[in-house]
Amino acid sequence: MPDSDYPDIRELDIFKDMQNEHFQSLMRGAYVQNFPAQIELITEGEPSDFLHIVLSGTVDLFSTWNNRETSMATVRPISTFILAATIKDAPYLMSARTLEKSRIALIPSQDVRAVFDADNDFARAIVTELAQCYRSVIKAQKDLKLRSSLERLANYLLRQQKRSGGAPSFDLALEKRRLASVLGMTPENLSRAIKGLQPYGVMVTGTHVTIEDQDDLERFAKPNPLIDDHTT
Amino acid sequence: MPDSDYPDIRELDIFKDMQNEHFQSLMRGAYVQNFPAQIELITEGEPSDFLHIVLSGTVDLFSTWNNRETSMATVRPISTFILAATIKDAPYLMSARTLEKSRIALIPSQDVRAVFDADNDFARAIVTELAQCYRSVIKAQKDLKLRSSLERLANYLLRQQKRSGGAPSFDLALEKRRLASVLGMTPENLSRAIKGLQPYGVMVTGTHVTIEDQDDLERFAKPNPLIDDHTT
DNA sequence: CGCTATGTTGATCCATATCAATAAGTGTGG
DNA sequence: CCACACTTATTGATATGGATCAACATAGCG
Repeated sequence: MPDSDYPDIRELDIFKDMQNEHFQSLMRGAYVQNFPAQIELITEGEPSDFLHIVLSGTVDLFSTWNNRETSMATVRPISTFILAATIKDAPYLMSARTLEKSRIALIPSQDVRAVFDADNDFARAIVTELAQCYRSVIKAQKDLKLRSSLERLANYLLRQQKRSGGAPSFDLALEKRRLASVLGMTPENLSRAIKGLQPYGVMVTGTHVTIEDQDDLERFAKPNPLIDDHTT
Repeated sequence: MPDSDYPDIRELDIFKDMQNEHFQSLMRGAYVQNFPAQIELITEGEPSDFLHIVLSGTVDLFSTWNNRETSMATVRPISTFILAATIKDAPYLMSARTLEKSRIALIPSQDVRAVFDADNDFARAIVTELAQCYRSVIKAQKDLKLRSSLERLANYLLRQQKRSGGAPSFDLALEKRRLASVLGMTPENLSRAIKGLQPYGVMVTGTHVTIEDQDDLERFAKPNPLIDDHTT
């Protein structure tokens, strides 16, 4: 692995407090690879051989059943994915593909488990990380079960707005087709949902979004920290 | 806390490997309470003051938004709930209520966090537990996003059948009203879904279920370990 | 035994999916 | 740099799963 990748990885919450010796031993077995877009990195059901870290680019976590497919989450730099499978030494529950050219670090799962056994700070950091992941999924599930697709879109836009700095104008970080899948709807329905938010002052042209009346949209969306705040 | 509760709690995966001294210190601050049915034990949004353990009875974890409510999960003895909130010292994401007379142990969250910092085996056990919880929610989300309500019901019945021993006849562990909410549908729709499974040999009278043609139902339900196997 | 909550059934409505056609991007090679 | 091909996005028409509303039946429970 190129030295330039070390610092980025070292700064991740799950690595930053661990002993240097242990970090080095993880990095020795790790390697970094550049992938083009649309490459399937892992397939659900396979044994979890590597902990993955997105260094640049974007990765889509998705699942399939009975010829249907749905996007579960999008992973952006710098963060790990499929930590739970690695720790439990269990099969992946989701597949992963690159959405664009991406740089991915791969750490052998058995190394992660070995260091997990040896380094208490690392074990603790993983607890925090997993608790965070767990709570994120719970929030996503509340979003799905308690809201209509229009409400999910409205709240997604508000979250995205906040993530991108809070200005009235911002860009969608996802292809609409994939956003639809993340939100649990069809692309056609997303198109219509976008129109459905026009009365609340939402303007979308291509990938660009403008929220013309923040209050109006928020009155409709009713964002709630226990669903929409992805920092706690 | 009565001594008789100790062994049950001690045997839980997250407690069984920890140092006795630490376990004792958790138990010293803990107390056990008997609650009648339909008592709200915790409310989402509140700070997580206690780690809860169901010793007997049944607890429903549910969430609300905008005057809607949905059941997220059902907790049965002997297991803990809201572990993630306790560890992160973050507000509860779900509310909890007893569904029947229940016996609940309460361990102050700050004690759990203190012991978590002091006992490495405990910290490791919590990792495993959280990874398990995380994977369960991911499975639930796949179930929700990839399946119709009829398919969810069919697979739920197969899971419940397995959990209760695998015989063709078994009992629903939940009120239908609540089952409907867990499955993400209305009670009316559940009634009709049950009828919709009659062609596949499913007979339901009251709380009693008989699967007359296992293969036929499985052909329809297409159960999948990456969604329906809640042991890995 | 009657009250109240739960479950069922029917009628209807609505949200969302599906199917089909067109438009608009986007990338590629000449 | 443009033309072509291919994917993605939009729009319309229609179908359908599931929700809602209302009436009734049933089952627990005090």
